[in-house]
Amino acid sequence: MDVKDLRYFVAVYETKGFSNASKSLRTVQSNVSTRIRYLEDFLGTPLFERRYRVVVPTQKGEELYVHAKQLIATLDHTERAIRFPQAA
Amino acid sequence: MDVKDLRYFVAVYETKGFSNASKSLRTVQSNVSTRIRYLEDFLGTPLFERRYRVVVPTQKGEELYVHAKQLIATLDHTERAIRFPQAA
DNA sequence: TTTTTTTACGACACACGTAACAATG
DNA sequence: CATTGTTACGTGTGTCGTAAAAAAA
Repeated sequence: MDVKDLRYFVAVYETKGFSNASKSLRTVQSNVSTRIRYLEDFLGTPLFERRYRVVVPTQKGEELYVHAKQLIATLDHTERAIRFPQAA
Repeated sequence: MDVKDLRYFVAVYETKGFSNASKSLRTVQSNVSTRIRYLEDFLGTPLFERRYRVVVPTQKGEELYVHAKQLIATLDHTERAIRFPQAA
């Protein structure tokens, strides 16, 4: 499981749509669609229900979101801590 | 920062060598070398001192190890939790 | 028809293994 | 010389954006 895919996933979750997510991710819809589909295949479960004008997380989607959000935050924090050692 | 690179890093740290790490990572030395070098460039600091027959982590290397280890564990755990939902 | 997601595809970049080189003792 | 890390390089794989199709109301 790739962290980049988790970033895609989180963006879709938070913006409630593939189209919206693609903007914040600075890529195009089609790539978001492809990666989310890949992630769903990999995890063996759907993560979102595609409805008209809105995307709704499944149970597994909700579960993944909590972990993904935390994981990304930790990764980014670690990265910054090493790259920009502030203070002692 | 890519998680795969962190896995490479952890393997080098734990096996105390690029050659040893490459075996457990099922790849070749050269790739480990390249990725660690990339990681060092990206983070803007050396992570290991290359000595004869052994590799020693720098201060930053030690710091990164703690976080990397934790992060990988969390990622793997999350992945398993979604893929193989055991019990209720 | 409008809005959104999916599929197909071509071009470019990256990852991997092979092989040759460098360095250390 | 033996061992370990580095650099160079070709091939395959993946990623990205474009474009066309499908679905939903």
